Amino acid sequence: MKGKRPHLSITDSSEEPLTGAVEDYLKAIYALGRGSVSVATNDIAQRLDLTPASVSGMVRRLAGHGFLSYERYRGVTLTDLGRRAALRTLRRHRVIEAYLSGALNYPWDRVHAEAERLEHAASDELVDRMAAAIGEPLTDPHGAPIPSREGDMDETEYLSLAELGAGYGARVVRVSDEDPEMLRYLGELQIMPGAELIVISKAPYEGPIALAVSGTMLAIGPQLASQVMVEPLTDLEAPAH
Amino acid sequence: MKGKRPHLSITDSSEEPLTGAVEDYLKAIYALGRGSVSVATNDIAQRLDLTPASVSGMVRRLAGHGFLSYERYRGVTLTDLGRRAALRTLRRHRVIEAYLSGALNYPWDRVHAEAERLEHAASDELVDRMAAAIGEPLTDPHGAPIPSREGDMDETEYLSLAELGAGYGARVVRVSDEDPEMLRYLGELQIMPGAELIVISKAPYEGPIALAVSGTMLAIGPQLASQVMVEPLTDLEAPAH
DNA sequence: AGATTAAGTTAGGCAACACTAACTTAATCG
DNA sequence: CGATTAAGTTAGTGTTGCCTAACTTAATCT
Ligand SMILES: [Mn+2]
Ligand SMILES: [Mn+2]
Ligand SMILES: [Mn+2]
Ligand SMILES: [Mn+2]
Repeated sequence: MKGKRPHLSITDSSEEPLTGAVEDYLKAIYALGRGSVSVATNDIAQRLDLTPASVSGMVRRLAGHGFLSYERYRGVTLTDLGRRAALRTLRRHRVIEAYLSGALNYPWDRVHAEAERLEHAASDELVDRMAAAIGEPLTDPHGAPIPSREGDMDETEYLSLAELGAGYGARVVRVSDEDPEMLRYLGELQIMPGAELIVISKAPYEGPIALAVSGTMLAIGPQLASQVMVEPLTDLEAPAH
Repeated sequence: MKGKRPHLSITDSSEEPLTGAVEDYLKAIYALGRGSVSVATNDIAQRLDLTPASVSGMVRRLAGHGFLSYERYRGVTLTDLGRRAALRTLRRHRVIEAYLSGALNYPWDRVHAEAERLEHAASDELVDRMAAAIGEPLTDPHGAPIPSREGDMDETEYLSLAELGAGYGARVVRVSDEDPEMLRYLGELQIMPGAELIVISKAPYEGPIALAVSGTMLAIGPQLASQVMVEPLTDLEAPAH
């Protein structure tokens, strides 16, 4: 599913700026509901590390401002206005991540925390300059797609590495950001967007998954594997035996 | 006058982060009192575009946190703690300005507004990376000195162009930022840090000041000239006649 | 259906920051 | 010295955004 309103830029809204808290709420709701599904109070609270009571209050205010529709006890859905605001913040976040990584050599496990704050302070002009300076990238350092200025975003769903059968080859397209420790570990293993790998074997009962990553053999748990999104490689599709 | 505590970095304070409002107050008080002189409530209010009542309230809180000493009706003086916090924000601000200008080609009349927000969101690591990326500059794009990580800053006082006598040559060291319109005009005239000029004549009664700037003749008013800080050039010191 | 539980909401509070209106203090001037 | 004025403060209010404690609603299970 693609974004709407192809001719109305998400960066030219002449309204007063939103607060950082509001932007983070909208971003969280977008992430949880992929922009259209109804989202539960508790899930928002967990994602933002707030109490459900706080979310109840904020959600009422956001509905009042037209960012979402809200029926008590029934969860929350972004309106078009809310969706555009969420995508604008998401674009900022990911452009900033990509810039920090590409232009300032920022390690990929720390760009998220930095972008989480800068996304609320950077002007549209700055974000555009950053994007231009690194060649208008289509994804952030973790492989997440960057929404266009117009609010369109590639929402292709990928398979997780945990779902890939033994014998299959795949290219890593995206890993979950947010957990720096995990990112550092994945980095050590060379499991990052663009890397190609082959699933050698999968032990049963949630057992380790053996992989070949750029020539090296290694094994990871299924929990970690579920955080790695991959695209199967057609020319390696046949199980090795 | 130089900063103090040469061995205690201003960027390694492990305390909880200050709010943007607090950082802006401390920066304003530092700018108005050059870090040591007592500063008036009304002046802070004017500089931050707030009412004096708001400043009275905030100033009491800041004193409570040990950032300044305060006696009712008597103005305010930064403590060492407050001065260090101010210098840290000032360093961030100016490094960000220099980076935007040097690395992203940001026009010099807009870096100030952008830095005014980013200074509260950028981490120390980011500021350090920015400074390193552009070669650890000593001044921002307007010629203002950048405090060191340790909190030392060059506080040399310069002559303003309005005070320079006819016939003298000088190098521009610094211009006032904050007014984008003025900066754009000065830029057109090539009056910017590093530029060399000669005062051809000064009309009496606040009249126009005729200048030669890199070969071009032009005239500016004394009000504008007072915003341009210069360093007289010894080899052009003798009045032209 | 009735009881239990999970999810969500309300009530009441608090800290940060801003405002206006009204008052107080200090400085100045005749 | 006393009056005027400028500077500064207090009182009271509003918004944002968070919390805990207590309650209500909806979903589930026997
Ligand atoms: Mn954020
Ligand atoms: Mn990311
Ligand atoms: Mn600021
Ligand atoms: Mn500047």
